[in-house]
Amino acid sequence: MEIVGTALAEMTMPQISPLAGEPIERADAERLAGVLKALADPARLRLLSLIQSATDGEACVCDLTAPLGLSQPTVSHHLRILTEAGLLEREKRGVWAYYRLVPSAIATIADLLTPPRKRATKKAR
Amino acid sequence: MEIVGTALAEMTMPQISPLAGEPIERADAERLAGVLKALADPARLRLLSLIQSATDGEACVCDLTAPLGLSQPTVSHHLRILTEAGLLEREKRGVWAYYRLVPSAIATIADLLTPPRKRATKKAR
DNA sequence: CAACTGCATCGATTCTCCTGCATGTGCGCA
DNA sequence: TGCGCACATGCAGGAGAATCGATGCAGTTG
Repeated sequence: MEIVGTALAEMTMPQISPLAGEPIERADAERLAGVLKALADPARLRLLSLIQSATDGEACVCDLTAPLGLSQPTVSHHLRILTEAGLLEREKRGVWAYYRLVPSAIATIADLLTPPRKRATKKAR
Repeated sequence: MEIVGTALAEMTMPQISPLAGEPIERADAERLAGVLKALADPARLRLLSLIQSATDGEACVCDLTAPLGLSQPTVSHHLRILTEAGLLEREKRGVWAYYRLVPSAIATIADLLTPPRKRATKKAR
């Protein structure tokens, strides 16, 4: 799953939602599935949660290995996946790499998954 | 991933969100990841989209194989996963099995992923 | 009852992904 | 300049998942 990258941005614009009116295209489904796949892992969900709840909303790898109970390479690997999916951003300061949430990223996914509230987009029957 | 089942309901009550204040527990992360994993597949996203846009909001397997380009056993398999995750419900009428969206299911996931809007649950710094 | 249809399940194959160990890279410090 | 630390990457093993063909099962129809 390397197709991701700017996948979030591409989906945001035309507001491709699996719950809108028309069935989504295969390509859109794969893009959205790619981002969701980055989310669909216990370790990565906990990483997001840990980073979000950390002081200043950022954390470096060394702060995250212990609470997760995973090795440092594994944590780096998960952070990489989250970053490539557009959910995290990385900033290197000195020897440390600080990760923080991309504010609107997860909200965008949540919007895509939110059913249209009485928006009469239903297919005519 | 068979732990799912009523996973959605269990998460709904205490409003376990990876974006709330405290870091989420391992068990909660696994439950949420389980449901997200059911969503994180192009074929299943398209299934949800097809069913939602179908007449009366329901569809049987034979209506779904062709648009997806997958074999009937594969489609049944995906529908099973979505149903076990609590995203679809199945009703058998005659020879056909009709699937429809569980109304609040995806909305619940969207809520869990929606960051708290200025809810001051942030950890004191 | 027999044949058919729609769907679920089984078994097997292939592919992806999670994880850790070993190693490489860049930065800071003595 | 050489050493150490924080992190990333490469490699490999093992588990899980996607897919399909073959088969089983229930309801319908002749």
